[in-house]
Amino acid sequence: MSASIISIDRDIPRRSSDCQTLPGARRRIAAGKEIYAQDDSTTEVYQLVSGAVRTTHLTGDGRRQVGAFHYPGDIFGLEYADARRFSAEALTDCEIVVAARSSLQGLDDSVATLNGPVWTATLRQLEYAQDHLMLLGRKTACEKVAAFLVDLAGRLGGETAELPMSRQDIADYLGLTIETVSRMVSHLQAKGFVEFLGSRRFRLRNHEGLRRLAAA
Amino acid sequence: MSASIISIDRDIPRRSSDCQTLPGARRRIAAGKEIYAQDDSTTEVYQLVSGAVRTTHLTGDGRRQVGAFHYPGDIFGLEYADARRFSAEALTDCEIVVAARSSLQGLDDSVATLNGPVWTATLRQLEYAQDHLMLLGRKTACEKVAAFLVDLAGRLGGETAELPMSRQDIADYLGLTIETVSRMVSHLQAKGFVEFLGSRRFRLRNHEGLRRLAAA
DNA sequence: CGTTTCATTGAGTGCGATCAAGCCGTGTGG
DNA sequence: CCACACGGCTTGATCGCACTCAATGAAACG
Repeated sequence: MSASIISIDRDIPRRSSDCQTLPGARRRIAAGKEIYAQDDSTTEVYQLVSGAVRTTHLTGDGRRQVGAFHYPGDIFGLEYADARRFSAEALTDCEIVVAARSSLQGLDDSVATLNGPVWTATLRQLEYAQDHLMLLGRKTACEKVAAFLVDLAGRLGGETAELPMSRQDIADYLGLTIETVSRMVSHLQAKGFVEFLGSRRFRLRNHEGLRRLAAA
Repeated sequence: MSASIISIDRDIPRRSSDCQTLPGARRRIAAGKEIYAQDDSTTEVYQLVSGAVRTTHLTGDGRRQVGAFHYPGDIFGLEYADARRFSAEALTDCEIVVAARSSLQGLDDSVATLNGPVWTATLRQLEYAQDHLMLLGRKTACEKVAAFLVDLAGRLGGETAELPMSRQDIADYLGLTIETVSRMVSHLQAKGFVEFLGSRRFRLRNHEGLRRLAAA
């Protein structure tokens, strides 16, 4: 019992929901059945009542990344974009509650103008983190660096951009070492995909080719 | 110009904010300065006006994972827990807006009881995804499997739990192959950390040791 | 011009992937 | 009841990508 004197955050199951169940229709799903598919519209949000659910993202070349496992109480299917980036499948026989996203979003926007952008920002960051899971889990070093450069160029201007961060920052973002980042940058430059002017400024030379590399 | 006939989602910079700026005090941060530290309280939320920001998580043994880079318009510092899991540093001289989280949370709870649990769920999933970034980017195969088992055991009961998913699912969740997952499970069992009864049911034998392995 | 810090490049190693058998629980038909 | 097949899991042997260690190069700064 002496160990329980120190209460440790992680020992508390963080996802068993302490909030009420969502209002909506109940539905039963058989084990192995799909709840929603990749590219489906994001008009519905779900809460798991019983069973277990897996969300997965499948790439064109067959690589798979499981986004999360969900257990009773979890709300899932929340996405910022209109199209689903992950599909959801029942691992066991499940009971779920289905709620229209519009019932949440509408209420959100109409009542609290302040809250709208905050929830939106949260959803975006979630989406961003989930994309990053795919990158960290299933992409090669070369693809990671390519994806990073494409993303950055897309944010900071069209064709030429300045890196505000060090190689160490990039490495720690992509789950690599600075040496590997440096090698991949050199490689991409040798292949004519990008052109670096100094170590912090670059220009995309083959945008489409890079995007294909990064896509995965 | 023919390439632009097909509009591709990724070409739209998804994070340059299309929403108004948050109400709050402006603050200037010099390049390299910390905006908030790991374990700080999550009482404030920020929006970046100009410059670039990096959020990082540092583990006890010095491993570092960059959670995200933020650019003008981005809202950051949103967290579910009371203590920050990531710190935020200015990469360049920055201008930020600081808003009290209570002003958002309070408004959220009082006006829309329905919206409260949904936003909370979104924040939790974000937190969960960010934890997973750390796992995918900076943990060894052994640590990944240990973390997975500890997490699952924490959710599905105290000492014994049933895995609802296959080895392939686990592998795709942890960014490994089924062979490596299997090897690590065997390894952890040989070392006396867990005991498997069949391939789907297990029991933690050294909870604290496993947690130390998984912690990173 | 020297010093410091950050980035690149090279050589060798090791962790996890790949390829390839076996193993085991389950279901099916003789 | 046993023979067989099938899918999921485990174990072994080998390979290769990214890491480590080490040296060099290139900016930034005093």
